[in-house]
Amino acid sequence: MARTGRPRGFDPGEVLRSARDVFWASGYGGTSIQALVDRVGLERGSLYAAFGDKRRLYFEAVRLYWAEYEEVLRSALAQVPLLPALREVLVMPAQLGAAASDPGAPHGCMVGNTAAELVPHDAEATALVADAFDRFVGMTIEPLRQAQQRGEVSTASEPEAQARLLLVLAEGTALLARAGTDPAAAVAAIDAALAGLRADAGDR
Amino acid sequence: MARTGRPRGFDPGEVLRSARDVFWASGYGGTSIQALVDRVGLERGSLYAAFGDKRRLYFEAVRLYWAEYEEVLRSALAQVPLLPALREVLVMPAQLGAAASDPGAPHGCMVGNTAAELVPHDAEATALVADAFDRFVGMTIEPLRQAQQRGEVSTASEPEAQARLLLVLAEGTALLARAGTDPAAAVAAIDAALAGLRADAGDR
DNA sequence: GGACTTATTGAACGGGCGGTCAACAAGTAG
DNA sequence: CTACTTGTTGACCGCCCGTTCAATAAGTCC
Repeated sequence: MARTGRPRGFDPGEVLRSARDVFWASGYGGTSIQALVDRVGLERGSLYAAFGDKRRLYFEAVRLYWAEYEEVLRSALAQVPLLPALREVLVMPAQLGAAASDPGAPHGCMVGNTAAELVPHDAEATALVADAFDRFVGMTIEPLRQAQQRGEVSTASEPEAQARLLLVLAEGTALLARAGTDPAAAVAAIDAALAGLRADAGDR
Repeated sequence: MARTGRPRGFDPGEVLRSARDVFWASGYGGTSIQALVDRVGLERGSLYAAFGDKRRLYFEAVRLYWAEYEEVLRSALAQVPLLPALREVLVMPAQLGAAASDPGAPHGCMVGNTAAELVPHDAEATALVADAFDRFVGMTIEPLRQAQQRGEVSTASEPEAQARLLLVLAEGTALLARAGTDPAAAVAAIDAALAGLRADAGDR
């Protein structure tokens, strides 16, 4: 049975994606409700009716961001060889910043930005960030172990340490991309890191 | 000749350090003037008379932060062997977060936090961050080159790429420390990265 | 001492912020 | 049609923010 009442005049998913882009570019504190209203196509009242207050909308936007990021990461982790696929994922934020030349373009990793801006004084943000980072590491350990076994990745370190290293690289690269680092330089840094992860004659 | 007029009742350097700590813990947007007044020991008027407005005080605080960080980095870069000294620098933010258990404790790298919060929509912040990061890389290249020549560091990558990698590691680790990552896990990730930088039999 | 200069104080201000709500619109139910 | 439910609108509200300033304090200069 169809719901009674006046139907929605907008697609909530589309609005959430727009809100994510605004928050992504300007952060939580740097984004006013008015800025959201201007870019999202909804009046304030509708925004509040549909998504609750600013905090809830922000966290929802971050969750959407991270869900999409996990999707990209997951498909990379399924590939063989592993390191070239991971290279693509790590390099992504640098290229994203270069491609979008307008000043309001999204930059960096929303979860990392949230950590810098809202952690530790916001408990909900802290939990969200910790959960996201834990999931990154959890997803990455097993593929790394398998890559070690097949001789692609160095066995000089434990897979878990290497997984955490990949997270450090991902967040560090994203932050530098937001800061405007030259994409080519970022790629060179990533390649230097991956060269260190590769298995070679000195390994065993 | 001594200056005329009523003398200052406080030490500007000490006040600036206090302000840096507050901003470091809570960020720019998360810190209100009232919070500064409460923690710094100056009334609003004096704060404004001595340091200008909030933005100026913030940037001054970040510059102080970075100057001290550069000092630590510089002394590490002068040591032989290089990698153990760099390990100390990279690991520092993780231990800093663990040592200070109170919720208002400073976490992460102030420059990185500034990048996440104020870049790209604040031009002055953008310039400050870019300059700091460039200085990091500039300082680090030459010591890395020498460490390559003496056989300590792998020659698989250019010193500049390795320098940028170190910056990525420093900023990534600092961000994860702010997010509450277990210090031991952070250290393990750093060690995995440094293992990849070390020169070994497979190198030549 | 009086004139002058600089520092300190905290009340006051204007503005922009996040959030609300009463009136109205657009559907369904019977 | 009338009754009901849900969505939309934008004016409006109160608060807290960063900032200012007139009054006062505490020194130096001559």
